[in-house]
Amino acid sequence: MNIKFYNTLSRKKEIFNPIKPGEVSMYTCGPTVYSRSHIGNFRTFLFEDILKRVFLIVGYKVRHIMNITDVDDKMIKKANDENKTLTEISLKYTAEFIEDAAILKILPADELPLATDNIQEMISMITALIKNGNAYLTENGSVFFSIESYKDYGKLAHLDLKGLKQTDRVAADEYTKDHPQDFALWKAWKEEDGDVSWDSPWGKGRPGWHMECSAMSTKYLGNHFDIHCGGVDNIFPHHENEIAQSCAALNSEFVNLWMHSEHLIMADEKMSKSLGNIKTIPELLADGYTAESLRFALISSHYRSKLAFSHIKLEEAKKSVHRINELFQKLNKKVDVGNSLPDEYEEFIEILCDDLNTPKALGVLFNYVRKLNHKIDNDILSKNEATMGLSFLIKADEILSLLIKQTDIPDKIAQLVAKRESARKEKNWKLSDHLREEIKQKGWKVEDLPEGTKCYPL
RNA sequence: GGCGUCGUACCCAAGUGGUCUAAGGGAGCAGUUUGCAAAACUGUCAUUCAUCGGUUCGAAUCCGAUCGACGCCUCCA
Repeated sequence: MNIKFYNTLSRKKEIFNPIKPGEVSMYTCGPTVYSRSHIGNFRTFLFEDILKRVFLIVGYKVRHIMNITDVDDKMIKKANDENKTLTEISLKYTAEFIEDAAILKILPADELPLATDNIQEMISMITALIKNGNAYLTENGSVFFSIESYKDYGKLAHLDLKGLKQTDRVAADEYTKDHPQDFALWKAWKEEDGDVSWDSPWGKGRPGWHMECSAMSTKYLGNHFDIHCGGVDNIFPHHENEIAQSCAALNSEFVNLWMHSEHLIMADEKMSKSLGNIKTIPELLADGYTAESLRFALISSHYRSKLAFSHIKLEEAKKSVHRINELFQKLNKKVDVGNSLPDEYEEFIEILCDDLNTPKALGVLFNYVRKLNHKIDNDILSKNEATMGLSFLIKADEILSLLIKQTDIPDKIAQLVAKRESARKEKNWKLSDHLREEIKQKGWKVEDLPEGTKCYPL
């Protein structure tokens, strides 16, 4: 089966051809650990998770590296503001990131290298760039990349140097550079950097932002690897600069496939009332949404489209997730998992292999859900069909991860449910309704189904 | 100024030349079921794809114009 992805480099869908047959090397831009990652950051991380899971399910071996940016302007500012060390800030938010990613059932990367553990690698690369004539040292001890020395500069972002507008931000840059768009490889130490500095051939300082990804991606994956992902905002300048640096320093091909996910935007006023429009995973869990609902909401639109995030969207996601889980439980009671899968499974995978079309794949899944529900209700579902259905849901879940583990019902609740059952047998509706209300107060919901009473968390 | 994206039902969202009188989800409505509720199931819900032209035997899909929303052009996933 052909796997196709949209490549930012060519602005086209391309058939994926791994450098090494059967293996995928992917590097995904990780968080800058100066604050808790928000749901928008996680849209990108989840897109990457789905991508990785698709590779795994079709049989590729995946080597996945995600960096942790633990030194940059924002990190230093945060440390200064809170009167803490860079390491303290970094440890706290890295731990939170790992925790939140685990809640969202995002598969961990094989390595999570820290920028500050790879300073030497970055210095070597900068040295090579100076030697190759692609970088220059300024009087204050900073090193810049000369974009005029690299003819392909702008090929990812499709920027033409002649058409560039000198924005205020560029104009306001305090460094002295040959060309306004030249970017920092090494930043000379400044007073506000405090004790954040490393020794280098050019004196005390710290690496420019883009260096870490060039150094770490090639360190772990080799000079030439398959995929590099991130949010669209990384296309320029971050990834553009990475290409220039890496190709010029290593004199090698760099990345074959660049994939970028669009932004999530906050669509709902109520949601944006707090701190500058952001929501973190713990905040959303506190609002009563499950990891599965969050996953669903984030994959219910295509990764290259903007996603308007709102409470309505989450409520819809919650119901959709419930629908899938309903069928899963019904089938789970009837049969065990088998080896054969329905035709819909093939279709489901093919759609995902066409540039990760998660919304369309969910459509296939729901059509199948309706089909089986119909058969169940009319009592015409064969055992074989039930087995295949269960297998499909479980297999699809290796990518989607929307199935919810059955939670154990606490004894107290179970007692109330049993009490209500006996009341119902005696047709004591008043008591039974009262007990249902009491159970609801405790956060559980009871439903009287034809096959018996069911109880689950609200 | 340059580069680029998008506009599909009440909401979300696939589809990018014929299988589209447009998938799927949510909401609504009607029904089956039910002590009630809930859940589940069934039916219904865009002859139309921002607007106007053009190309074509054929367009939501290609081209042009217009209107509207938006992104990037140095540190933001």
